[in-house]
Amino acid sequence: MGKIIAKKNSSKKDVITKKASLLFRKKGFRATSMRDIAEAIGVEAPSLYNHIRSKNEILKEICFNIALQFTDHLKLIEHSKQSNLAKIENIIRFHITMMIEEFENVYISDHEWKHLPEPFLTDFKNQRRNYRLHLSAILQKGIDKKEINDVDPHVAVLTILSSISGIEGWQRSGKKIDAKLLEENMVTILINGLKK
Amino acid sequence: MGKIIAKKNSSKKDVITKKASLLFRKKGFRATSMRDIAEAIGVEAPSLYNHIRSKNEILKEICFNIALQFTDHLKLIEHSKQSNLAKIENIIRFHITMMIEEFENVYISDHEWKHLPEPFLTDFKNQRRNYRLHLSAILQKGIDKKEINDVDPHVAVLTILSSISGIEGWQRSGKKIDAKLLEENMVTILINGLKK
DNA sequence: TTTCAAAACTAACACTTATTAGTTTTTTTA
DNA sequence: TAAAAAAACTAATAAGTGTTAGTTTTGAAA
Repeated sequence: MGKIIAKKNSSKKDVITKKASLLFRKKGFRATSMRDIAEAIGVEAPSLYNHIRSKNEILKEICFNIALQFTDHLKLIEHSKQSNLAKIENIIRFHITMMIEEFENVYISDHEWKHLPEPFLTDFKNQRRNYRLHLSAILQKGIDKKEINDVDPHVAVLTILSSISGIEGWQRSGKKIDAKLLEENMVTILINGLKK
Repeated sequence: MGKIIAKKNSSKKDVITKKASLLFRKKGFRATSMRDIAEAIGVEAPSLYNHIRSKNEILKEICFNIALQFTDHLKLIEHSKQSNLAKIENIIRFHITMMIEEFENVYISDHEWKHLPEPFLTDFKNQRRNYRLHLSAILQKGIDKKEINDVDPHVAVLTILSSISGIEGWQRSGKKIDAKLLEENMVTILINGLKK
């Protein structure tokens, strides 16, 4: 029928993961079949198994790869010397950038992680909780030092993260909003909302 | 095996819808089978069809019922005499209240609408776009009257709506945050972020 | 207590699912 | 060009899907 064509510096597995990523985002993980993915690539479904271990594995790798990028960045920021408010702004900007540059994968990591099989589901949820706790801690320090408005840091973290992860809407909404404008506006609203 | 027990002032259909709602939220629409719903109620799957027309119908009714509640409230606010900022605050509070009081249904309407069959999918998306356009218009008027900070209203709407719909995280996160505290903190962050 | 409709049941259908086995084709290596 | 490895194919499996048909049970009205 056909075959998988990989570009330079990318394996055939990458091609599959990328196409799967697109479909998982558009239709959802459970609503996307291996046949869907295969057809989109131009190949029969069983052929995919020469390159990947399972459908679940694709999801797992997408979610954990994204999680790693966020925790790596967080560690970098935590060890830097800036005000706590600046750290938060930095993290917000990173989230927005990731949302724009790795849209499909971030979206899946945000919306489809439920379908991870154990023990990965538990692992993922722990990483997520941990990430939020670290963010809360930065906010709390900022509040203590009167840099940041006295709000519940837990609520603030939820507000920040979910407002950013909701940028999904912008892709769909016809007139694509300019990335830089999006970033500056969101930072304005969120940082203004937080700072004293 | 068993039977569906309806409380006063609620039909057996309501019992099915409510249980389905819980499962759709927890596992996702596609990952929830009619047998799952039936088992949770204590009945065989085909018995459900004495009360509902299809699985899709359940989803449809959940989504459109929630959409109606939001558009009804919006109309009310639009015809009221308050500043545009006050209108926005009012709408934010309504969204938070809905999120708390109709959690499962709002969550599904936010996250599972993709799986609506046509022509409902198109209808739903149109309603959604329309709702956001009306919100944008209120924001724009507020900006013109210098009540509201000069941000892109489209971005502001996305930020507001997605930050609220992300409250989902709070239920899961062990220590349930007090509803009133949640509302006041979110309003503080968002309204502070918007106002001049 | 008989009647009748509502609501449960079992059995089954037609389809889709992820994945495996075994085979053939294609590409790379020697 | 011959041999080996990679990657495609077809066929099939076992499990799960929403839903229908036909039948029995249940509960209320007569």
